[in-house]
Amino acid sequence: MEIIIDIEDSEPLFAQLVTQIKQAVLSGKILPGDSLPSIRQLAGDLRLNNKTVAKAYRLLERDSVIEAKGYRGTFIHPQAVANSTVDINDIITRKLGDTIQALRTSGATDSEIRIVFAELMKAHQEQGVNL
Amino acid sequence: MEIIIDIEDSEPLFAQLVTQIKQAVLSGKILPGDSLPSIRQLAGDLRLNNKTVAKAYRLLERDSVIEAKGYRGTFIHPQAVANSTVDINDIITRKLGDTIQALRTSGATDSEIRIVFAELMKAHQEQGVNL
DNA sequence: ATATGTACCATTAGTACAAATGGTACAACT
DNA sequence: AGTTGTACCATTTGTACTAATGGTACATAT
Repeated sequence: MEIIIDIEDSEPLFAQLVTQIKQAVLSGKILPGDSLPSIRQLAGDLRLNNKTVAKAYRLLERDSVIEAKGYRGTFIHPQAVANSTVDINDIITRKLGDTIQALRTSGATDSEIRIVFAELMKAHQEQGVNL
Repeated sequence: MEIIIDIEDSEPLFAQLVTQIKQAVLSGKILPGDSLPSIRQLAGDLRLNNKTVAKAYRLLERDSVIEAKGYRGTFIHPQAVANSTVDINDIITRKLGDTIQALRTSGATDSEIRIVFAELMKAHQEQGVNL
């Protein structure tokens, strides 16, 4: 498995990692059950900070593409292939886009939408929910 | 009609104007058909910039609380009373809140939602839609 | 001439967030 | 002792937005 990180790319480093690992799963270069390098090792190989790799792993586990098993290491999830095709960003773009379009049609300005959005996100965060 | 602007208030100046004019309509202090001071005059009286008052008038006209008739001046809209109770922010909060809640339930992180939201708003703006 | 709403040009200050970095520490296990 | 994922403490850089300000200009009317 070969991962190439381009620090000049506008795509964030952690996102490049996520994309390439999903691609490797879809193309069969890595199979369900295979083990992945540890966060620290991969960060060292790619010359990235541990936190950057940890963030990518965290998102991949949220999508059930990988499984973190603590001290035993991290492995490709049994349903990784199917889950690699599901892009949460597509879902967000579709649902959120529909809602925004409806609000604009109702006469709401972009500025008003932005302000309410910020309030909604802030209110949630103050109740102790974070990533 | 008496308008008091508090520059120490955290509520934006243009929003204070909008709120107070709607309140005056609801309480019957100003009636449909009444004329409003011109943008320049009101800005002078309240010691605000013309643009700030113009912004408030623009939003009030969007909500059909007032009617701008060009060189003839600005007047209270015939349906102003009913339209003063409709708060576009409530509509936005409800619809947008529902969508965000659904996305969070789907596993989306707040950060991901924020990024997609910014992209959607930016894409729209680049097509020449502004307020 | 004067007044109206409106539409551009622009700047300033403040706020908020993403992304990435660095360091320290923990429990659980070999 | 050493490794695993994870969870905190923190900072820096860049971006992007709001709100408000100032000035200029326009067509349309009295």
